[in-house]
Amino acid sequence: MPKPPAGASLPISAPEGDAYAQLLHLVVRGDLAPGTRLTEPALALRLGLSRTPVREAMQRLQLEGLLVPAGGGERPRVAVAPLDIDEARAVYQTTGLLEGAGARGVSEWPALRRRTLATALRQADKEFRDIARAKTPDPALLFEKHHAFHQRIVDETATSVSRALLHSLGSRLARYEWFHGPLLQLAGLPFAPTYDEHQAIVIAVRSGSADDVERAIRANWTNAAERLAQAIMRARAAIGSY
Amino acid sequence: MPKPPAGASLPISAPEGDAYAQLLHLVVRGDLAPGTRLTEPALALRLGLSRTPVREAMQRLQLEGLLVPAGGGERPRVAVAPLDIDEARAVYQTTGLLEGAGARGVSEWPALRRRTLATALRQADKEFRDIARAKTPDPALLFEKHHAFHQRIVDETATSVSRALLHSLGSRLARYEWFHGPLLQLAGLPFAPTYDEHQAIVIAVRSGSADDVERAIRANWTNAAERLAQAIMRARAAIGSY
DNA sequence: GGACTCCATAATGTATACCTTTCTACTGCC
DNA sequence: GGCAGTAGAAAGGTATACATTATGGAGTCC
Repeated sequence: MPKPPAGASLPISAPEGDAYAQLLHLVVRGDLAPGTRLTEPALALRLGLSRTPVREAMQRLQLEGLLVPAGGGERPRVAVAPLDIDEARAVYQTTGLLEGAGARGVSEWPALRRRTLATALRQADKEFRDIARAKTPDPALLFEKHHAFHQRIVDETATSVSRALLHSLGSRLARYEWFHGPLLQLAGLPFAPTYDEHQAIVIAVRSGSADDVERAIRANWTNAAERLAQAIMRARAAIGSY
Repeated sequence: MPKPPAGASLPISAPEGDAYAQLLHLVVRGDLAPGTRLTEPALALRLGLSRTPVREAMQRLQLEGLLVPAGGGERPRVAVAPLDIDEARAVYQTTGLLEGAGARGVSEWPALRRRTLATALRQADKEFRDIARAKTPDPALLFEKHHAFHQRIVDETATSVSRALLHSLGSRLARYEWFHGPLLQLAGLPFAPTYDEHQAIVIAVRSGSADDVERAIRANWTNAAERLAQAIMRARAAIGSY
């Protein structure tokens, strides 16, 4: 029984009038730099809304960790959360933990259904590769196609409980993922390891071994975190500061 | 480096004027029955606040899964989420997953620090037993002491990322945990297995084996879910309906 | 008798007004 | 010239007013 697609709602688009989506978009894409102080009136003005919906969006993003309390005051002033390699590792690791644990469930599926999912994942990965192969891949498309691959797994295997957690984590994840592809390119690092790991996931899903599926997914996310960390280091060295 | 205690903030108390805490309290303790339709004006009246803070609390509790959209309409009406054994299993399972994964970190601690945590946990468990041993344990105290045991683990071992997720999950968990002790009593089931599993956790922490610690914690939560499910079944049979 | 439609009611989403608190900047004093 | 105290500005928390939309019921038509 495939769960409903659940409408990705990731910051590909930012519908005007949806304060949360717009603000998420601004933070994920870096239009609001880490450390930037945000005030409700200023943001309301910028988004063309009143304080009420903007305030709600800010509170939600604070729960999701994209905004953090700033300044020593009692009343919380808020700022865009800093980017932090250790936090990125924790986010990737935890994503792998949740996604992997849910995906163990494929071992109880009939082989046909596993085959169908494996095929869909292979197709999703192909679309990802097609974008990544380009000389200068469109960051938004790259992000979207990679996200689609994993989202497919989540949609089909996660419980509503872990899906909710993954969605919440997804905001932070998206923030790091947004820079992931471009940083790899900048650092001259290849996409090939990702292809291989995605293929391992596909094969494991088809085989139906719970341990293999979980291992493959967790490895993918753990390694992705290390690749990102490495890319950041190299880019730092190449550019000078970060 | 022990993380800051982070102030439990669980529904032991419900400070007047804090809409979120009050509403959480009402839902967790069952003062608002599952399925109850909630409207902002009515709740605002009941809590003695205006719609604004009440609305924010409702939105947060909806993200945490304690309130759910109700009615087919476009504009979401909201109701208290139903209690569901399968959801409970998922909540307990996921809690064990996150808490267990974080606690693996004790394997890299110096032995002294592990000893200190083990001692603190043993003490926390003792306080829990002291309450549970009573003829008719105070549900609030029972809840609080059990929560304190696990919270100690989380505070000392979880990353900020998983801590945030556990906190969000904690609302749903608290809702089932609130009935857990009383239901065991009602069903005539013993607390002894919990004592044993807590002791296993303490021993594993002291020993410092990452696998043992994770296994012990996950087993505790998985078994707790089964005990709760069993207690519900028996109570159903005893009382007639649920 | 049942189903459909229309209207009144009430709830949500948004905007704005008010109050309290905090930060800042200016001024005066040491 | 520097520091401290104070006054003004501005931001967050709350309350309320306004606009829009769904809901539920009553009445009518088939």
